[in-house]
Formats: sequence, C-alpha cells, structure tokens
Amino acid sequence: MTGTKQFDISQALDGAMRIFWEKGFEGTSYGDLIAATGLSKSSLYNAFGGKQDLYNSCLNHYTKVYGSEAMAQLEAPVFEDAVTGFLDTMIERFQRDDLPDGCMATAAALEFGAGHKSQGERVKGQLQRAEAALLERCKKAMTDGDLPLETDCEAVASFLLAMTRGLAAIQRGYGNVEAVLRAKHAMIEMLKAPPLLKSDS
Amino acid sequence: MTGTKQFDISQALDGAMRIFWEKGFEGTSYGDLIAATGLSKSSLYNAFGGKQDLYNSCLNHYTKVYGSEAMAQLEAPVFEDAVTGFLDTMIERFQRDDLPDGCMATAAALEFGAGHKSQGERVKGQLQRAEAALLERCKKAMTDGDLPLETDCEAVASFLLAMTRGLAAIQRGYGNVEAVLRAKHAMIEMLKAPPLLKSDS
DNA sequence: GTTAAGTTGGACCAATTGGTTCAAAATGCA
DNA sequence: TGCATTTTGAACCAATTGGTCCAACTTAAC
Repeated sequence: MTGTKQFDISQALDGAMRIFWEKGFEGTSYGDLIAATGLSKSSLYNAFGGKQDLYNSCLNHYTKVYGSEAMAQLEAPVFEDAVTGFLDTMIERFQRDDLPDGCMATAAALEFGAGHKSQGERVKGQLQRAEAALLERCKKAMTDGDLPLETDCEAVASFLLAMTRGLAAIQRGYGNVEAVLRAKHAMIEMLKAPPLLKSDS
Repeated sequence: MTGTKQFDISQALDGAMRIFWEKGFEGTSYGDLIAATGLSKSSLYNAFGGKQDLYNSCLNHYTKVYGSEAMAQLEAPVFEDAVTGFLDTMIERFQRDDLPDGCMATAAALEFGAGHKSQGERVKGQLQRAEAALLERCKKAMTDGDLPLETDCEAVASFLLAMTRGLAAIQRGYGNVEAVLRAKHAMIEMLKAPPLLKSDS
C-alpha cells in the first residue's frame, strides 16, 4: 500500500464531535461538518459513512474521552471524594471555552429519547452503564463504611445520574456555571447531612 | 366581520406543541406539523406565522399549561408538601401516555442553549423564572420554620431546578419512570435528613 | 341573493438537504 | 521514473426544506 492519509482522522472526528455537540444531530448539516473538519464531503463520506454513522462515531468518541474522564474519578477511595471529583471534573469541563456547553450524551438522550428508532437503545444503554457504575461505587462505599448499611444504593445511584444530567442541562441553558456550582454545593451538603454520609461538614 | 374560523386554534396549537415536544425544533418539518394539526400549510402559516413563531407559541403554551401546573404545587403551606407535590405533578405527567416523554422546556434549553441567537434569551429567562419561584418558596419555608435559618436558599433553589431538569432527562432517555422514582426517593430522603428539613421521616 | 370578510388547499418557489460518483491529483514505494 | 494506492473537489442527484401566493371556497350579515 502506498498513498498516504492526508488528514488526521481523529482530529476530524473531534471537530465533527464539537458541532454535533453544539448543534445536535438534526441541527447539523454537511456544510457544518465540512467547515468543522476541513474535509470535503466525499472524504467525510468514505471515512465515516453517512451522517448518522458519523454522529455515532462522534458520540462514542465523546463517551470515551469525556465520559471516562469523569467516571475515572469514581475510583477515589473515599466516597465523598469520588462524588465531588466526579462532579468537579464535569464542572471543570463546563468551564472550558474550547468546548461546547453542556454534555453531548445528555443532548443525545434529549434529542432522541428512548423511543427513537435507531438511537433509542443506544441512549438507554448509555444511561444504564453510567447508572451501573454509580451503583457499584455506592455499594463499595457501603462496605467501606462510607455509607450507612441501610442506604438505598439504587436510589442514590439514580439520584446521582439525574443530578449530572440536570447540571448539564442548566449549564447549557444558562451558559455559565454559577447555578451549577450552587446546585452542587446544596447537593453535597445534603449528601453529607447525617445519616447519609458519615463524614462531617 | 363574517367568515368564521373553521378550526380550533388552541387545538391546533396543542397538536403542534406535541410534535415539537417529541421531535424538537429542527427535527420537526412542516409536513409533521400539518399531520399533527390537520391544517394546511397556509392555514398554519397565517394563523401562527413561520416555523419559529409557531414553535415559540407552542413553548409558551407548554409553559402556561404544564409549567404552571407544577409551579402551582409550590403553594402548599408545608415546604415538604410543596416540593413533593411539585415533583409528583411532574412525574404524573411523565406517565401520561398521551403526551411525549420528557419536558419540552428542558428540551428547548438543551437544543438551543444560552448562546443561541434567537432563543438563548428565552431559554435563560425560563430557567430564571423557575429558579426565582423556587427561591421564593425556600425563603418562605425559612420564615415558616420549615427550613433552618442558616439554609442557603439560593443553593437549594438551584439544586431543585437542576433536579427537575435531570429527572426530565432520564425519563426521556429511559422512556419510563422507574429511575425517576428512585432518584426522587433518594432526594426526598436527603432533603429530610436533619438539619435541612425539620420534619421527620 | 348579494356581498364582504375570512379560510383553505394546492401550486409554486428558490434554497438546501443528505447522499453518490468519478476523474484528476497527490502520495510514497520500488 | 513509474506504479499502485488513496484522497479530493466538483459535479450531480432526487428529495425535502421553509416559505409565499392566490384563486376558489365558505361563511354570515345585510
């Protein structure tokens, strides 16, 4: 084989991800994608397939990069650190002005919904995986003694999942992070109020 | 004046609201609107103006009907009842199968974002009004003795706002209400844990 | 019945949509 | 230098987009 790739495929993917993230699937046209990637339509087409294929690749890319980044924080040994690290990672990303507002996965869930023909299962799966990771972390906290033994871990995991989605929503809607910080503060205080968390404030 | 309106304008508005709610602004075409309202394109056009005008009318309609419905629950005299009534009204609506999943206002916030040319201010305004109402209710609870005097009401209001958005997001993403109920349960338990709320569980 | 006000479907529009094809150009290896 | 391979822009496509217009129709008051 000769003929060498003339563009950085992961860089193009990153550019495509950003307009999809910013404008949604339906709101993004091939013209937008061309502008954001610097590629021609045909290059785009035979590198990634059609628009929907490209979107899926972008969403995978997003999850791998930004989802994992937050999820990794859950590995902190103390539960409270895991939760605050998880949220703070997300909030720090909200403040990066080289990235669009909000969370692409949340946007995808909202734009398509569980009932969507081709994307419904993908959307549900993403939520399930995130919730399962949170649940596992809560259970660990219980055996660690960071959470009371009577804690309803399923409920706490669902709550944390909803909270992240809600923070992403208001960040995108307000365009800044102030209300997000307030909400996070209240949530952490509530989480720390006995008997839920045993650490003191 | 002679010549009589041959269609129910508020019924048409309701139909249009539902597809916009379900499919978003960009995802909805005139064809969809025609099918959902039963009107012709021209009737639609000179009754509501262009697509964006119609969308705005639908969003106002949504806020007036479904936003107010939940907000009205905040007038319950006891703070805990106000919050649970607020959330339960929302959750009951999630379970109505004659309505699309999720929350149209949340969808609008996510689809456009604060930076959107024509919709950004509308989106921000909606959040601000909702948050202001929650804040007012929290302050009342403080003077009522339902919340401790040292409560950070701004933070609690932001938290409640984020929570509703998060619940709407996971309802839409999962397509059912189970995780929503779990999350709400955990939240109420946390809210009731002393010293935040003085009622007992 | 005539008339004026209002509604309606369908024709029509230019622009854009997502998608496809292909000949020309560019590339690195032998 | 020539070759095999890949990339690329432009041309092209049918379909759909949001939007506009108007002649025909319906209605109610006179």
